[in-house]
Amino acid sequence: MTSKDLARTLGVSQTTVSLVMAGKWRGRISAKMAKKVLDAADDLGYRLNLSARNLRLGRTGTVMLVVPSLTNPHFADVHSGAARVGADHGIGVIVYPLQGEDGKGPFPSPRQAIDGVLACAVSAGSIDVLRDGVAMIALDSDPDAGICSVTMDVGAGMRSAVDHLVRLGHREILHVRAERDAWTFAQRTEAFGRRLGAHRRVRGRSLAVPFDGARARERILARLRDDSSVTAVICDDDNLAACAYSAAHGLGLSIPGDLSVIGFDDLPLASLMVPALTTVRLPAHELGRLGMEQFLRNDTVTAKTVMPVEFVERASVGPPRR
Amino acid sequence: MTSKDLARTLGVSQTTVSLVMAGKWRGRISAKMAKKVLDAADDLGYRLNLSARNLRLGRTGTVMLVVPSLTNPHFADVHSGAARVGADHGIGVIVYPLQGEDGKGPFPSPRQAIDGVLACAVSAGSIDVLRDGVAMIALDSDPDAGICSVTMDVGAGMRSAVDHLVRLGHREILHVRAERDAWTFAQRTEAFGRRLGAHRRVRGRSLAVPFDGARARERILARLRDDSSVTAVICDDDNLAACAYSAAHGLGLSIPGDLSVIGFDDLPLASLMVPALTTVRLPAHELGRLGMEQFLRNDTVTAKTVMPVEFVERASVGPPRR
DNA sequence: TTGTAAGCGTTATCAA
DNA sequence: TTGATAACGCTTACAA
Repeated sequence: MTSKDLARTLGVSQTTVSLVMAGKWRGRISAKMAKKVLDAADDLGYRLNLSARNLRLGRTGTVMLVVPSLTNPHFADVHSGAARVGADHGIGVIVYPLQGEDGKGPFPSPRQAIDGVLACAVSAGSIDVLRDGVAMIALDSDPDAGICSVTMDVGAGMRSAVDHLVRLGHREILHVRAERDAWTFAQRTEAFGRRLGAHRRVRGRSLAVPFDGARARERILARLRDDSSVTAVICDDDNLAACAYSAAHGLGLSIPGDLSVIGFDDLPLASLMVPALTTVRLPAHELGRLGMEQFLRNDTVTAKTVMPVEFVERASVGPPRR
Repeated sequence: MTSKDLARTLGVSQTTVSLVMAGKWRGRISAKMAKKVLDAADDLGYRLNLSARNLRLGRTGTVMLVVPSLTNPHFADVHSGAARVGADHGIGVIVYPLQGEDGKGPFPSPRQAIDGVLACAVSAGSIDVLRDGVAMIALDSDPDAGICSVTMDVGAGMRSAVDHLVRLGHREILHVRAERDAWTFAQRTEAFGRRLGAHRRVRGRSLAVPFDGARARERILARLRDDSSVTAVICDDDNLAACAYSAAHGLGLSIPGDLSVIGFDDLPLASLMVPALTTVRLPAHELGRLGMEQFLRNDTVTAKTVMPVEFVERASVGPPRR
């Protein structure tokens, strides 16, 4: 059932149908006629063909939020922020995860007609792949990739975390870093190294772990067992912090008595953990919001926005015991 | 830059360009010509217009997975399963969350051209709204809505959980149920009530909580404090179980000594919790897989598939102490 | 207030 | 091996 069919059935023109269906008939079509069309459409189950409309209009009213995976509530917040703003401008946001739950590599890109891409926390390589043709905003990704970007000051977050631990007397700090090629994690690593260099008598070490709960826990456990001098860990995200909790428990270490733990993100999970997790809150919702606003602004200049992060103190950090 | 422009620039016909771009030139276009076209396309930054292609082809090669929210890793698995199968058939899967992180209600549906909808764990009302025109498969939703469905036997899962607790001697069991209008949760509630009726001298009670970590924790804590006879809780999902852990900790109750806890889903989180969570594993990946297969099968008959669930015993359940 | 007709960029049919 | 041409279903000047 097309608009042409509908028009013919009713004995009116396609224009009338189109105008009514698009809701712009006021002052152009009589109310009576409009109702007739609406009723008939409903009756006959007429559905607008979006491909046709999009082709005609030259836009789709949809942007795609590309995320590394769906497993992290962090991205739910980013979507929420972007969708909220988009909704006010008639733009829908769909989500496309670059890889599946099992990390088995990217699915092929959907044959999707979209107006733009918001790429969140993806690697530089992925940015290049995604960026052909459509407008693209990089979120929490390399701001030097030559495209418009919105980032969070994760480096500052890491510095806060390190300083906080050092202030409490920690001298042996482990950075549990995500084994994933993305700017946002590289930033944490770099900031960690740099900041430790600034503190005398503080030793930092680093452990790369996969984004897989069980395996991450295992690696952290092995490391903490082998290197018992560590008194604090900073994890690249709250999920990894949960793994650290589990590993500590497996070794009979109490938190924060034997081990202080700091995460990144401030997921809902963080305040539920026992003890509640000290973490670097990343403004995910705002990230999505600003990203969408940037897209709507349609800047040809490559604006770079950096958002502050917040160090949230809870109960998982204390002075070192040993 | 359209295919027409590209053709004119090269002095060839649109057909040639189209054939080459679609990769079906073998045996029809000379290799030399094909290369020329490919190079020029790359050079001039030619991009296929998907709206046009979709209009012409009458399909988009994309299905939309509708989920209640993005906050639950469970849905990541569903997507993963669907996308894996879709990929083998040239179908991409995009994700559309019905509501934002804050639960502030649905965003307007994206103006999206899609071939079908896989609706996961949505309410009956949403099914009706989504199901106009496009092919639709209901996942973990009411199988009696008159459309093709794939469900998991959550009722059996609930029965396993109840039986397990009763067998250990529990007589006062609390069902912490999700305050969300969805078939999957209604099933749990119904099975809980029915199964408790089958056991003599066992008392069940029910507590509805929102899908919001902090508020859920609060409500559970209040309930456990006011009703100290409860020795076990069954939570509608693992996240709620985490809330129960936190609430128990707040009251100084040990798990499983003072309180046994059972969840649903078997999220990665479950085995990381301390103690590791006993839970009803829902085969999310399989759900997505079967859903997509059902879509590809394009049955006009409304097939109904029910998948078994698995009760996973870990460390959060023990005999009641008091 | 309603109708006519052109055109969006692609693919498929058929002819050369 | 390549090219001309007709749809696909919709929106919107412009004409009536």
